[in-house]
Amino acid sequence: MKQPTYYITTPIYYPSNNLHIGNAYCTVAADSMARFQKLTGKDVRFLTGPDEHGQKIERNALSAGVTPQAFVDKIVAGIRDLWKLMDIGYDDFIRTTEPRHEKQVQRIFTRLYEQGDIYKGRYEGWYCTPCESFWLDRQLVDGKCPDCGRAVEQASEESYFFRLSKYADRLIEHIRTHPEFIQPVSRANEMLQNFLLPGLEDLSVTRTSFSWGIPVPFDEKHVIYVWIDALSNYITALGYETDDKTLYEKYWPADVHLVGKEIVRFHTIIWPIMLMALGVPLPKQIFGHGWLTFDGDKMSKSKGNVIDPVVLCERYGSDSIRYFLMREMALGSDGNFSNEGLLTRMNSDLANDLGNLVSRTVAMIEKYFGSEVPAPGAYQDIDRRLIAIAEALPGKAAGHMEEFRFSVALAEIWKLVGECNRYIDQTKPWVLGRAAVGTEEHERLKSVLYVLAECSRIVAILIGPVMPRTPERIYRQIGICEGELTSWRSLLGFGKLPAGSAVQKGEALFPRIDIVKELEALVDFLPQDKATKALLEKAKIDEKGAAADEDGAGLIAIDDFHKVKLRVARVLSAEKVEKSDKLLKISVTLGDEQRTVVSGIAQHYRPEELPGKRVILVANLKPAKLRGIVSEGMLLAAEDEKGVLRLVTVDGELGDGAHVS
RNA sequence: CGCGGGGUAGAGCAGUCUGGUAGCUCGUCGGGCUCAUAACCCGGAGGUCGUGUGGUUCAAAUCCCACCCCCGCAACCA
Repeated sequence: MKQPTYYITTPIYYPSNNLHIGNAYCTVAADSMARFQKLTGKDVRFLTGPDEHGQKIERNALSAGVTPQAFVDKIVAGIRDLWKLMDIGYDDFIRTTEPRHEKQVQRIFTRLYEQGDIYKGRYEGWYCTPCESFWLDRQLVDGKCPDCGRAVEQASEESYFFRLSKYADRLIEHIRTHPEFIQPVSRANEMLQNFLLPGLEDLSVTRTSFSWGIPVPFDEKHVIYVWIDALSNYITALGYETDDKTLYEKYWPADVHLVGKEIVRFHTIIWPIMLMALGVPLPKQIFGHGWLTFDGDKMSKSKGNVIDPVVLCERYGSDSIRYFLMREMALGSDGNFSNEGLLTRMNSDLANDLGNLVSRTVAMIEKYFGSEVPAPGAYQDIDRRLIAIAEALPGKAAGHMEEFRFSVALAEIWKLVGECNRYIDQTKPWVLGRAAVGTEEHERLKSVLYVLAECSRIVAILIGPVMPRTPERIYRQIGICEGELTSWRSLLGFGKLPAGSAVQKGEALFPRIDIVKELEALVDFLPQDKATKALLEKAKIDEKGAAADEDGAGLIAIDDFHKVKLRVARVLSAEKVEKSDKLLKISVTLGDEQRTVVSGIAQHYRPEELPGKRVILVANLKPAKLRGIVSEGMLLAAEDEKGVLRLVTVDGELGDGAHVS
């Protein structure tokens, strides 16, 4: 019988910068799926790589003073290192600058042109001269260039267009008759509603405004734009239309293209239409995964909250990071990444639950049976209950894995871990261990410890796709080697672990982490990490708070006071805020900067008596809008029981902006 | 009325398609155990499921309607 194949791809990432945890997330998911399919017997091909052309890279290279090729070479080397660090076991790594890709893309382009699906036309739009970029009406920000904010002018450039509309009906039909084609299904609705049903415009597929790309073979002033270049990688990597079609014939159509939700559109509209035009079968599925947010915010370089996967993997090991990424959020929807969440999972799931289970199991086998896995006796109800769970687990977990529900699969596996820990409590092996050899208790102990060791083996095999390194460490502890005993088939039927295996207690699988200390250390690595900082502040305040409570309620620590930045401000001018009885709009100077403050003192001060006064400003108060005016701070004032209010001022002369402490 | 996603216990989420006692993890409080990585096990507290004393229904987190708030997308940021 022919071995079934499984072809899975990630997007090809854009190497204009180093990759971040979001790219890693997608790739880990693809790798976990590839490993799972291999484990269950498929002939798997897993493709990833970078998309190296385009204007942005051309520019970044220019400003770095190197050639585009040298620029991407460097970043791509970093990507390969990262995947190595994260145990990404891809079978092929395609670069769009490789001849095997460029040559085929040119052939694809020529063919589409020759059969009339690509035609030459003009691209109308707004042109930003400094940026050398075309923009469409809807892309402009306030009528200005979205990149640089400068004025744009109407212009047109020659371009080749791809007739998307010609195939739209066929694609709509395909999506409707293949509900599994776009996953999650909500994305299919989005594509239909948003783009397909309103009607597709023909797509501009070449550029003349930059040259870092694959030239149009019959018109060298044009380069092929991202669509045809990048998307083709999924087939050029298989040797599509080359002399050696072995891989293509074996693996195409792809089982799944795993992509981020923002590029679902290109993969479910442009790519299938390209394939239809080429007469190539469509991939079976496009799976659009969600995004990792940080502290609820989208990660982006401008926000400075990008998480570097290298730092995390080096510090905690890639298995922990991979586990967290796959366990914490559902792949289809957005998920929140937080250092606290990561460390909590590592401690509770990995160290406390799994690591400790293996540790206590192995320790007891060492102690009571001279490090040899005992042969079980007759099972009792409590054993059979646990065994039933363990036997049902592989099927359950596999069902979830197949559907990319990694987090559910892992939760399911951890249920068995939890049951094992409970089983230990219920069977009390340490009590059984006090009985003499040959007694009934001693025989029970054999069964209990055997069941636990066997469950450890089962768990180790099942976590392998997500955590490729940990199984081996567990095998060593329970005294087995990779091979038949660690295969998927060995999960059928409980009790494959041979009695007599020599257990060996190694170091802790996952050492416990001091979360507060660790978060503190992480701040050094990720200085922008606001959430962590906030958490630390909170932890510190809690500690201080506890101390303060002993001395008397309501006291604050000096640190709390230091959070309020007070500065001396000189009033420049003041005016009444329209339609307001109490508010004055006051301009103050801090020496190095001016601020506008809206203050509720109009019933106590006339505007003309304020200029020249030196008052105290809360300088780091979050700005707030009052009556439509942004107030950038707060002036300190005191009020007595009669309601008389006076501003706090400084005793004597002092420079503008002086700090109060 | 541009499109999509979201609003469920202190935090992070599942449940919504296929209406029927509101669930998981962490945290918190109390208890147990001592094999184990101060880990593990048991129990408790904590939610008017964004709002509308809206509609449908015997029954609504779930279906329908209106509104509010948050996030993202709007032709290459995964």
